[in-house]
Amino acid sequence: MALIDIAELARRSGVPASTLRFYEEKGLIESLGRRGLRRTFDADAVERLSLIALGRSAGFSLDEIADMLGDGGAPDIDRAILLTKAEEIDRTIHRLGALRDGLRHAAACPAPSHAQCPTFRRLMTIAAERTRKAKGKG
Amino acid sequence: MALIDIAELARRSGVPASTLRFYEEKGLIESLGRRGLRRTFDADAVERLSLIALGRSAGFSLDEIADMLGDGGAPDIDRAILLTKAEEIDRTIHRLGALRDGLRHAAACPAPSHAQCPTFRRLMTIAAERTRKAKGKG
DNA sequence: TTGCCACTTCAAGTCCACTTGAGGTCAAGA
DNA sequence: TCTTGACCTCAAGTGGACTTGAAGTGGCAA
Repeated sequence: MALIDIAELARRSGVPASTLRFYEEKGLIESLGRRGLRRTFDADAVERLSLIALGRSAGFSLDEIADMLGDGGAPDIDRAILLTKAEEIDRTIHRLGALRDGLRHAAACPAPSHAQCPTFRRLMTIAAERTRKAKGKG
Repeated sequence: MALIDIAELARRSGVPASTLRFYEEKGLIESLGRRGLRRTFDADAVERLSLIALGRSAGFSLDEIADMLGDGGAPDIDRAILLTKAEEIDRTIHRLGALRDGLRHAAACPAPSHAQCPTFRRLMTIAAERTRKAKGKG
């Protein structure tokens, strides 16, 4: 198990040290200890950070990502939560698919008004679906 | 050209009136006039709001969307940018698929450590594939 | 032993996208 | 005429995700 310090993790992951500290505070990543003052991390944290970035780019909040990834490496958390997240991701995938197709259509179609195009409108409607819009509590 | 007031637009679009005012201030939508105090909008504004939602879910900022949508109702976006964005979304979809499958696997697999599970590892590796992510300027 | 300096903590600041609150106004109905 | 109520303006507040700043600390080279 390779140990790396925060600077090295920042370098490898591209995530600023300040963000790594912030993520640790939020419980998204975990440092294994200190060497002097400095946090040390498992080199695998790089992978976890990629997952976090992925979740972010999919529109999940840090709290949601924390739920999905679980504490440490063992997701013994309620399997129902995992399945719920999987469902949400599935809907996101669907929405993103429509979005991607909509963008491609907009790029390809020379028509002055996409708003009139049934294909584009249908895709837009799917893409704009308000999936997990509830902010307060689910 | 059907005119509707802000309450009606809010109802049809699902976007709160406060947000509609905010969007108007930002130049994202335009009201055609007033009836008394009340803003009136073209009913087509609903479409435009869908486009705005579309852009938001694609990760564009409101300022970027304002630039893209211009004054008309149809997107006036650099096609190359659209295609690039579509590609990016496509990769995200691919990775999200792996993440979703990974979560489902984690929910189903009784193994004590998913980190050791080849299936899980393979999925997470796909999910964690990094996309070069520049922030700030596009 | 000293000095450097990247790290540390903690609080406050920033940016974005809204939302809320206070006080005001218009059109219509009692 | 007066009241009502949904809208109005403008300013300040909120929440998420970080970032920055000030002051402190420990390992390492000289």
